[in-house]
Amino acid sequence: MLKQFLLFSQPHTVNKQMDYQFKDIEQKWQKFWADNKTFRAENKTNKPKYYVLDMFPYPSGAGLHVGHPLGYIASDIFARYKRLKGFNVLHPMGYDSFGLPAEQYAIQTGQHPSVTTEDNIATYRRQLDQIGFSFDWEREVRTSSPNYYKWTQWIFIQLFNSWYNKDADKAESIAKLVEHFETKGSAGINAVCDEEILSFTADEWKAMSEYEHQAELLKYRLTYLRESTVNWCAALGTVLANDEVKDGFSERGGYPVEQKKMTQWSMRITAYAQRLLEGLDTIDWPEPLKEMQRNWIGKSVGASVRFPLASPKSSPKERTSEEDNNSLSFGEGRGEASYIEVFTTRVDTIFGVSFVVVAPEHELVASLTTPEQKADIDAYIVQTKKKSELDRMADTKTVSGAFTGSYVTNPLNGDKIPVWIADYVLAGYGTGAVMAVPSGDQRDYLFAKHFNLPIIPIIDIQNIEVEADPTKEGKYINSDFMNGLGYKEATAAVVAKLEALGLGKAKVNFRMRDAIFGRQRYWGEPVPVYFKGGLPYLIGEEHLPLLLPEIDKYLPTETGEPPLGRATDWKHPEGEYELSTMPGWAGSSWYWYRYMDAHNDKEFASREAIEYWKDVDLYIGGSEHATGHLLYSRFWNKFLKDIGKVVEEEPFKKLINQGMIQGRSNFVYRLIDDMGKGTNTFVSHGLIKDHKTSPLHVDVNIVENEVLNLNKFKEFRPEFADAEFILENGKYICGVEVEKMSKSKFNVVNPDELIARYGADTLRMYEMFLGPLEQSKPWNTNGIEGVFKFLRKFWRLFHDADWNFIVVNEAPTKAELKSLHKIIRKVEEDIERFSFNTSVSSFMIAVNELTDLKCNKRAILHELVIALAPYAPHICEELWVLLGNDAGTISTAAYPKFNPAYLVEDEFSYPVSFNGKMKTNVSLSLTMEAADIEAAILANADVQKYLDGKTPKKVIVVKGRIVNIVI
RNA sequence: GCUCAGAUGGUGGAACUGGUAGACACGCAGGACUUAAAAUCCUGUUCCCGUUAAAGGAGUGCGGGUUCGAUUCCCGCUCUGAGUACCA
Repeated sequence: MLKQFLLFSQPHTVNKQMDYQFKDIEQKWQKFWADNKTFRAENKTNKPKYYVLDMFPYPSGAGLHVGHPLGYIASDIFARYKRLKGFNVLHPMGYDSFGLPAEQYAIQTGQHPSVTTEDNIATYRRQLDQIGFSFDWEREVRTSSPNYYKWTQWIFIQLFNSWYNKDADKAESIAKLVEHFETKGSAGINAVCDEEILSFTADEWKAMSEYEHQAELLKYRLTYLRESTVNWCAALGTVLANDEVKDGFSERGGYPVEQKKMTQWSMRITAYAQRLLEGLDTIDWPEPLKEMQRNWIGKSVGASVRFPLASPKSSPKERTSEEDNNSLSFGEGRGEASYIEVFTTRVDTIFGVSFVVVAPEHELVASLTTPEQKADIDAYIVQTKKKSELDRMADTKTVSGAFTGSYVTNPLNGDKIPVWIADYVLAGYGTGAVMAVPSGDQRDYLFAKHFNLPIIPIIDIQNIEVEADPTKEGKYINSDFMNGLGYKEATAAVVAKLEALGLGKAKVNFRMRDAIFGRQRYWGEPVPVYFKGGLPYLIGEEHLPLLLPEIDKYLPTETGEPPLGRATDWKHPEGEYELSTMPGWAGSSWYWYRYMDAHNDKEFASREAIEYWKDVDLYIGGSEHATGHLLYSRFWNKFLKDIGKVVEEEPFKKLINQGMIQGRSNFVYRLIDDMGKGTNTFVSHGLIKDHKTSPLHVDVNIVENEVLNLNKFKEFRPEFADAEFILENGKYICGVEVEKMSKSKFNVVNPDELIARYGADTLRMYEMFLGPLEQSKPWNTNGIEGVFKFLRKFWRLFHDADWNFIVVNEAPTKAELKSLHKIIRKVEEDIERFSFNTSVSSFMIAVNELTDLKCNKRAILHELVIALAPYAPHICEELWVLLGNDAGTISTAAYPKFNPAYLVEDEFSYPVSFNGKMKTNVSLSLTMEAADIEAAILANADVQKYLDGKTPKKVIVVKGRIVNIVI
C-alpha cells in the first residue's frame, strides 16, 4: 500500500517542483525589475526616443477588472518591443486622482478623500504590479498631489494672463494687449473675446480706473468669468460639462440636470476651434474618433444676415435700404435693437424666406411682442419652460410656436416678414434666430404648413408637394437678380449684395461652446484666484500651490456656497479665495508632460526634457474620451505651444482605442411551481423549454465552459444548499447573456484570480489572443487554457521529461531556422500594425512546429525567447537566464534579425482551380516560367481527369500563386 | 434622421496588395496512458449527400454587378453596435 502510494505520487511531486512554476518565476522577476529599476527611462541618451502612454486611470474603489488592463497590456508589449528595437522608451503610469466618487464616499462616511484615494491607489498598484508591466514608476504622477496640481494651477494662471490674437492666430500675453491699449486704444485689436467689448482710445484707456481696466481685460482672457447657462445637477451639487450630461441626466449617477444661470469660470476653447479642426488632419487617430471631434467642433460655413425691424407704423415698402442701414445701432440698446440677426448656411435661399423664427429665450422677444399678441407669447413661453429638456428632444414631431405681432423686412426685396417664436430654434446656437425657408428646410416646411404661412419655391427643379426640398441643383426662380443662376454664383452674389448693404456677411459658425471650468466641489484643484472689489485677481506664482484646505464636512455651506466655503483660516490677505475647484479634466489635460520630468519643482517640466521627448508617439485608451479629455488636451497643448512652453502643436501623434470589454453573465434556471413560486430545483439550460423557470444570475467565476460547479454554487447561494439539479449529459449547463460588467450581475472577472490560477504571462497573452485590440467584445475566460498550455509547451521545449534543462549548442536544421524566421518576421509585422491576436497565434504555430521538430538548439531558442519576451516577459526572463544570459538584460537585448534566405522555397504546390473553384494541387519548381507551368499543369494526370477531354478556353497562371483553368 | 464601424463554423477569431475560405485556440466526439479521475498525448471536427474511403454539391448577412478568379472592389438592401441630433 505504501509502496504503491510512493510510486504513484513520486512523478507528481517531481512535476510540482520542475514544471513551469509561473508563480515563483513571476514573483521573482517582478521583484528583480523593481529592485533594479530595470525600466527606468533616461532623459538623455543617444538612442532615438519613443513615448508610449496609457490613459491614466481614476483609482476607483472597485479595483481593476479584467477589461481595464487590455490597453495597458497592448501598450506594454509595444513598449517592450520598442526597447528591443533599440529605442529609449518612456512608458509611465499615474493616477487621475481627483474626482467625484472619493468625495461622495467622504460625504457618506466622513473619510477624507485623500485617504480613500490613497487606499485605492495602493490596490491599483498591487494589481498592476502583478501583471508585470514595464512602467517607470519613478515618474508616477497623481493629479491630486500638491506638487502636481501646483502646475495645473500654474497653467491656469498662464491662461488667465493670455488672450487670443486672431491676426497672429495664436495666444499672446495680456501684458502685450495692455501695451496696445495704452498706445493705440482698442483699435486694431482682432481678438477672440466676449461680445460686448468697449471701444476706446489710448487716452480713454489711461483715464479708466483699475476696476474698469480689469473688468475690460476679463473679456479677453483665455480663462474668464462669465454669467452663462450651465448644466446644474442639484443632486450632485455641481455644474457639469456638456459631455457629462446624457439626455438630460448626469452621466455619473443618472441624476436630473437642469439649465441654470450662474457666474462661472470658462475656458475660451472656441478660440482654438479652427486649429483643433485642422490639426485632426495631421494626426494618426482612428477615423471615427476624429469624426466625433469634428462633429463636436461643428463647423458650419454660412452667413449672418440682419433683418431690419419693420416699424408697424410705416409700410416696409416705403423704406429704403439706406434708411434701414442708418437706423441700425450696433450693440447698444439691448432688448430693443432695430434688427434681428440670423445665421444661415443657405443664404442663397433668402428670397424664399416667408417668416423669421426666434428662440423663446431670445432677448428680443419681449420687445418684439405687440400688446395684442402678449397673451399668446407669454402662454407659449410658459409652456416651453414646463417642457423638460427630455420632452423637447423626444417630441420633435409636434409643431408649436406663437406669433409675436412684429414684422421684419427682407433686406434684399423689402418684403414684410412676420416674426414668430418656436422651441425648435435653440437660443444657444448661432444667433438664436433663423430665417425660415419652408421650401428648402423640412422644419420650416412643417411650421409653414401648420400655421398656414407661404411656401415659396426658389429653384426650378424643386419638388415641394409633400416635403421641403433642400436641393442645390437647378436654377433659381422668384429670386430677383439671382434668377437663372446656379448655387455657387447665387451664394456669392447674395453675400456680395448683403455686404454692400451692410446687412450681412459670410460667417463661420462653430457648435462648440467655451468650456465651463468650475465645480462646486471639494476634491479638485483650488483655483488660484481671490476676489477684490468683485473682480478676480491671481495669486502670485511664487505662492503656488494654493493648497486645498481642510474642512469639517464635504457638503455645501448653509448659505449654498461650495464646500470650500467651510474652510476657516483660508483667506488671501487682499480678499476671498475662489470657492469652486477645477473640473476633472484640468489635471489630465497636460499630464503627459509631467511624466517627462516628474520631480521638477521649478517648472512643469524642463525645457530640456520637453525638447527631448516632444510628444506622445503612441497613446492607447478608450474612445469615451473623444470629446472630453482628448479635446481639452489638444486645446491646452496648443496654448502651451503658443506661449512657447512646448514644441509640438499636437500632443498625441498616434492614438489607438482599445475596445470595451463587456460582461458575460451566466444564468441558472429555477423551476417554478404551479403557484408561480420558485422551487428548490434548477434545470439545465438545454432543458428549460420543457419547464417553467425563472433565470437567476450566477457568479461567472464558478462556471467553466458554461458548466456549473454544483458545490461552489451551494457555497455561493447557501439557501440552495440542498437544491436538486436536472442535468443534461451529467452536467448543469448555464445560460449566457452579454451585459455590462458589474458586481450586481455577478459577471465581474477579477484579474487577480486568473493570475493566481494561470499566471500573469498567460493573462497577458490571453487578453491579446481574444481578438483585435480595437474591437469591443464580451469577456470570456473559456479559451484561457489554450494559452496556458502554449506557455507550458514552450517551457517544455527547453526541458526533457524529467525537467532537466536540455538546450544544446548544435547547429540548427533548415526546418528549425525556417520556423524561427517565419515568427521573427510575422511578429514584427503584426506588432507594427497592432495586430496582437495574430502574433499570439503565430507563436503557437512556431512552438508547435519546433516541438514536432524536437528542437532544443540554443541558436533557435535564444532568439525565440527574445521575440516572445514583450508578450510573456516573466517566463522569458527565466529562460533567458537559464540560457546563460545576465538577469535583466533581455529587456534591452536586440530583437532578432530576420533573414529571408531561410524562407526561400524551391518548390511550390500550385493550387489548380477550374473556373475559380480549387480542385487540386500540383507541385512545381518556383523557377519555372508561366508557359512551362501551364504545360506542366495541363500534362498532370489529375488535371487531365478534371478536364475530361475538354480543351481549356483560357489558362491563367500567376507565378508562385495560382493556376486557374477556364473551361 | 444623420455619421461611423461591423456581420465568416457550435464559440473567439484568421485570411495584410482580388489568388487554396475557416489559420490559431476553445468546445465537442473518439482513442492512448490510468483500477479510476485529473493531467498529458494522438485522431477527427464548415454544412449537406455519401454507413468506410473516394467522389459530388453548397458556403463568408441578403440581392445584383465587375473579374479568369470576390470574405476582399462597386451598387442596392437587412440586421447589430457606437456616436450624435430640432445646429438653421
